[in-house]
Amino acid sequence: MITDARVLTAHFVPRDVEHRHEEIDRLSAALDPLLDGHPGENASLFGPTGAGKTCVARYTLRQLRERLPGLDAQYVNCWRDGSPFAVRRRLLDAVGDTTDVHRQSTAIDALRERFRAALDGPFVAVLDEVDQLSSTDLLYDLNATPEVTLVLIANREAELFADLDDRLDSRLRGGVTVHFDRYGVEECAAILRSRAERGLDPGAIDEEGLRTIADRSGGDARVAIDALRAAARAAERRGGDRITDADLADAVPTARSTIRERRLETLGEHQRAVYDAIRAAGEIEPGPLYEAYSDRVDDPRSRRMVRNYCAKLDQYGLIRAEGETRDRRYSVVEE
DNA sequence: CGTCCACTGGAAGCCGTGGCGC
DNA sequence: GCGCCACGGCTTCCAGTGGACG
Repeated sequence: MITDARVLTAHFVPRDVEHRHEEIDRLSAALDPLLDGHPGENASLFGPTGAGKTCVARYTLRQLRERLPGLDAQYVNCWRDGSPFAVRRRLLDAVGDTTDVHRQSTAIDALRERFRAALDGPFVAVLDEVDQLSSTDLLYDLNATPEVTLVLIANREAELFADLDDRLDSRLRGGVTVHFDRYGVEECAAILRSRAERGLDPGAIDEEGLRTIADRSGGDARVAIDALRAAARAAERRGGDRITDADLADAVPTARSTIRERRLETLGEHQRAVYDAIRAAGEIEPGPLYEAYSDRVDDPRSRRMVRNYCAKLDQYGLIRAEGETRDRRYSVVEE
């Protein structure tokens, strides 16, 4: 039934991006000056997960490079490569030789200098999940490099700009800002339809099935695409040649829990103990949480570290932190 | 009202690790 | 083999915030 599993992953960038033409146009307009050899305008893309930000950025960049094959550009996911060193190395990758850049023995300034020296024209740096960057110095530096056009992607605008000082702030705000909303059911169904056409046998899923998944995914295209794949797998396991209501029943929960499981697996022992302690309690305040966590591990980390863990779990969407100071409470996010 | 207290999150500094050049 | 360098993970310290309480 599945003819091309690659298409059924959220990270696949399709030939045509559904329902994001306006966003693509606005980002393209920012980058258009590059076609004449000038730097583009900086751009920022904001919106919830699964709203198509990364897809639009990658798609637009691909289009641009088809028209301008010599353009130097790099996409960096700051969640995976979050240190300034890692980002700089990835950027240098695009324009220079990094075979002699070994893990940690090359001074970070040297990377910057080599990057600058290797630039011989406009450069587009797409920084995805840029709010995960451990230091904003890098943004100032790239911003001050005339050849570099920045495309920044983040969930929430306020949180990204909160850390930036006025100079960078105003230059980024002065650039193009594109807001992404969650997809509606129709839009999400259209995305699934085109994925199904390319990744599944014809007739493997009907219109109603697509809408069911779209509706249950709450406008998150990533969940929806994962759910389509899960439903197709369920049908395959059954030996069926088309997706039925029974295959759809658990598709979205399965997709969500797969996404969550994947994230849980990346946690270390102590982070996991904090998560388990919160899960066991249902809802818990910071004091009791630290006690509960301490009981679960042999060599507990400091309270400060537990706060860092909680911040990370919150960013992962695994727990929710409510309340500000005295009335802070943590709870797990259920599927 | 002022004081105390619990908690947050930024900053600074420590340390073990690992690859490199000498 | 040794010192260097940057890293990530960690602790300690601290200013700020806001509810509780005398």
